[in-house]
Amino acid sequence: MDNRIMGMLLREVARLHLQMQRTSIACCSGTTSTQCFILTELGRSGTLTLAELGRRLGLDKGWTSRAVDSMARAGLLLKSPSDIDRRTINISLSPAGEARYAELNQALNEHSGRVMRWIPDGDQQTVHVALRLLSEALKAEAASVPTAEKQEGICDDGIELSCCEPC
Amino acid sequence: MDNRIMGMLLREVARLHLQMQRTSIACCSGTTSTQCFILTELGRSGTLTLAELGRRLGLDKGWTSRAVDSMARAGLLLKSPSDIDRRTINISLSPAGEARYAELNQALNEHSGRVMRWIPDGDQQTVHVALRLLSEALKAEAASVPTAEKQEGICDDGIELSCCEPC
DNA sequence: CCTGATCGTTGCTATTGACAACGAACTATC
DNA sequence: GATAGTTCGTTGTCAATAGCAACGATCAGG
Repeated sequence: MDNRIMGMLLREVARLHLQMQRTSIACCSGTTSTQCFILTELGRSGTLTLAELGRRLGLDKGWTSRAVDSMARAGLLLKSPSDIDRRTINISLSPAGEARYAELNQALNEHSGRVMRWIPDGDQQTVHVALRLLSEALKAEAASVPTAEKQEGICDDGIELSCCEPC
Repeated sequence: MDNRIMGMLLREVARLHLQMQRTSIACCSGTTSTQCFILTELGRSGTLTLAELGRRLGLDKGWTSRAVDSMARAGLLLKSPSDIDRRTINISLSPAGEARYAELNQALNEHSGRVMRWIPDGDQQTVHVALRLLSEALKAEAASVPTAEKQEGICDDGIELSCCEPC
């Protein structure tokens, strides 16, 4: 399969989706896109520690701390210190956060429903399978490049990163 | 097909891809992700006017103006006033911009190539078809909601937007 | 007890992006 | 061809997004 076409398609889909999602969630409730990510991650995974949340979203811990803090002040999240490790804080959805999460999920699902309406019924199964494959592939690839910093172009599996001739 | 699963998958794929793309292009050349979008759009479409570029990327014209301006100062883009409409400015890639575009494309293609390696050969065609379908669907959906502002929930085609009960 | 690592917070900075206002230029209508 | 409305690009302002460095508190392992 040709990398160029595949890459362009993947980029285009990601860009278009992000763009529409932004308007889609901006429209409903005052939720910004980062808040959206945090809510959906917590909604899916339940209680998380701050560092873990940041890692899952691929965000800096400082930024995550501030974002969580502002959402906690807005009453959407609960921060409670952990008993077993007093460095960490358990972050979970408050009832208001749960409500916002449900609301958000509905808006996003309606959005993807509208997009899906443009795809013929017979092809929807194809898209479903493909998205699942892509999701797995992206996660696998992300996991295989854990912290490339010190490894000079070779990751765990010996797949070379080919990342940067010194431009 | 179930909207919930589809929506979650689509969101996850978009989020993961964006995240990895950010690191992928940050690594090679000092190109930021907006610059990346501008370069790839111009590389694909050739000369564009500023307003058209902004519309294609879904970005505010003010922000687009500034981004283009900084890239022009960096020598990546050329701005030349149009003859037929003296309000507009034609924006195109400079030779340096072309080079950066090629370089960028290669990095992005290598990235998607690495992702694709996690998908069995037999399924790659499926993914390819699905991405094409999704891309078309997203564009169609985006086009069908041109400027919903004044239309109160009904778009051109009579598809209701269902956007926002007053949360 | 000491060393190193991790966790969450905070200060600082840069990027990204929306919105509004503006003057210049175009278009259509009378 | 004067006028009103529209579009175009620029600029100012503001908020959201995000990374980095430093810090004190806490933990884990010798």
